Amino acid sequence: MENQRDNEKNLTISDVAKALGVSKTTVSRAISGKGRIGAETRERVLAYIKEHNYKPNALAKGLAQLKTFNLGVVLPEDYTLVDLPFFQTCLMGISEVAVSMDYDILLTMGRENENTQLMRMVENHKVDGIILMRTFTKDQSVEYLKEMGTPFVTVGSTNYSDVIQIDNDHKNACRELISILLMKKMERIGIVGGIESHVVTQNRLRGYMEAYENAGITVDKDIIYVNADREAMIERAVEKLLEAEVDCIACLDDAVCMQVLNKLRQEHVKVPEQMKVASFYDSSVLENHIPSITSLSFNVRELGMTACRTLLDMIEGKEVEKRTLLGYEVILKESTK
Amino acid sequence: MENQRDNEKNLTISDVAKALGVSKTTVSRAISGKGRIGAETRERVLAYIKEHNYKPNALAKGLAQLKTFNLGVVLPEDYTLVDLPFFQTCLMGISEVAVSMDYDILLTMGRENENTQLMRMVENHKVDGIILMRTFTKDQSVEYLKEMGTPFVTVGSTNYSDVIQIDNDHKNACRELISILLMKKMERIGIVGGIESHVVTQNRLRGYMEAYENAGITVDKDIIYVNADREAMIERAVEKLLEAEVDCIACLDDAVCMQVLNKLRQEHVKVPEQMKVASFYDSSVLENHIPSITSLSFNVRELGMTACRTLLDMIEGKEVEKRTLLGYEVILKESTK
DNA sequence: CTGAAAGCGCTTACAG
DNA sequence: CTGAAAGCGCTTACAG
Repeated sequence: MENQRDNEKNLTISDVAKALGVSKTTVSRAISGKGRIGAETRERVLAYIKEHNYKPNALAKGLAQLKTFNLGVVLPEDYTLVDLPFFQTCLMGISEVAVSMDYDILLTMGRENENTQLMRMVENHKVDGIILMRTFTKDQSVEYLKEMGTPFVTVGSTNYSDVIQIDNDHKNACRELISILLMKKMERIGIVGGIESHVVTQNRLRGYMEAYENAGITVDKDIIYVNADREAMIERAVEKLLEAEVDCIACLDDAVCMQVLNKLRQEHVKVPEQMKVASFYDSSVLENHIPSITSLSFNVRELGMTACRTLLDMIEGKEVEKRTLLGYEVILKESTK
Repeated sequence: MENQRDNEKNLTISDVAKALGVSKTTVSRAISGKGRIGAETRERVLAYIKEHNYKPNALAKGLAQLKTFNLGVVLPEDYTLVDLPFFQTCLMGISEVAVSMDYDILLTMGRENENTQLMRMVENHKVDGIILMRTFTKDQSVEYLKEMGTPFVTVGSTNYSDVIQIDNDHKNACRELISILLMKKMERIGIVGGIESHVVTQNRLRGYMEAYENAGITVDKDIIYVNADREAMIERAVEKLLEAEVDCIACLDDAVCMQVLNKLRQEHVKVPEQMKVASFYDSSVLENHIPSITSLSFNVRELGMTACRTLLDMIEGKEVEKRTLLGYEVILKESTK
């Protein structure tokens, strides 16, 4: 036990150098692969460190290179249940790429207009770059990071200029979904949910508008209920939409969709016979719903991976795309039959 | 812009010392509060670093003290939707305490019998301690950390000796819930869900058994369906329980409970009129269910905070409790009326 | 109360 | 191809 500790925990590059009768420089080079070094010498070093399970101290390495090999991820701390799978899956994608490049994920929580944890992380020099998992129309975190010159990317779109962003193509996804519904003769498609200050909401609505425009149909703004995020507000919106005799209710996300479906059941309105329903986002919540719900599908893991890859490229000083849009699928199910 | 960078980003302790005409030692002492230093000198240093927004480099500080000021958190990467709020909330508790002590959270994913990310994190010296968010009866991560001598705590109980664990008191919570149901004349309480190899499942079942024992009623093992975690298995279990004419179905967790409720609805069995239902865990999923579901309630944020506080105490070499059990509440609702 | 110096464990010009 | 030395930005005995 003691023995093991001595062997495994306290081994430094100096120990290895001494044991092998070479310099620290040589050991360092053998490990990093940088700089000229004889093949035989390298083999000898690598064999030794493998046998004795030597692992470089990331802290010291970091200090010497003025890098931390940490990536900060800012997670919303006020997200709702149905958003969780998104963050979970995205985080897995991020983590996978990070680990493959020997980086780690430093996790931080943040709320709208509150970025003390982010500032702490940046100012303490604990990370080499940041992934913002959510952005707002006016976003303190984005402004702060721009001012500091810290490399960062956002998951999801933002209207700020010069911000590297990775997103699903929500606008076109919504446009395509709505276009299909319009083609199916649902001319009056009501909208419920979403928060107007979220850029994603704006993009979704833009897609909705474009679909109507392409179809040559005028949008009835009175059947759009954005900013309905509380249960009572959603119920009220559904009542109004029933009165307005819409053909279909499109929900901005699955949380809203669940509540819309509950309300419809309470009102004894049958889906899809008396009312069609669709969701602009697809999570496992609605996977097994009866009837199954028409929705959009995105590869969220890929989104996380791309975000992380892009950030790592930035950190290494490579040129990156200002905006990367990932694909989507429209999943037609029973709720719009 | 350039100016700002120079001022804010590259400022080191030497710069501060030079500007003030004192030694680095003095600056360091003023900041850390350790060692003797004149009140006036300290004020002068603090005023200067505040004005010029100097922030110590955590990497350098860490290297000098051989600490990282990072805590590793191992999150299951295969958790189901309903478990997510638990991890989210617990993580918030952990994060809150960590930040208050100037530590950060290094996030890592792990599966049963797979701890490569954990090993990487430990061997690269990236963390000062570890929080395991889930443990198994036979747990590679626990064994590895014990062998390495790395400070760690587990959220949730484990059967391993000498492991510091923080948990909700699932056994007594279940015992109390079942006892109440038994008192309400539900003598045949079926069980569905859970994975036998999870220690929490064992504790819950123990509570169930104790309640029966205390009531002087013999347990019918044929109405216990553990390891039913797939939908098909749960449905089958519910069918069997209906045949066995149980009074109540107790679900090991909310994921299972949702599916049990769905199945009962399909079978046109009314809750609570024809069948009572209870859940051994309480998440927001069932909060708005109709009828509302009797369940247990735990303070998960407090759980995370306690786990983190305990780990930090260990890192600082303080004595800690081997096992900390946090309270619970039994929430009686309509489903057992 | 204050400072010079050594040290934490790496990397990397520079010289040979 | 290899090594001595300086340096990354802190902390901390030790001496005064």
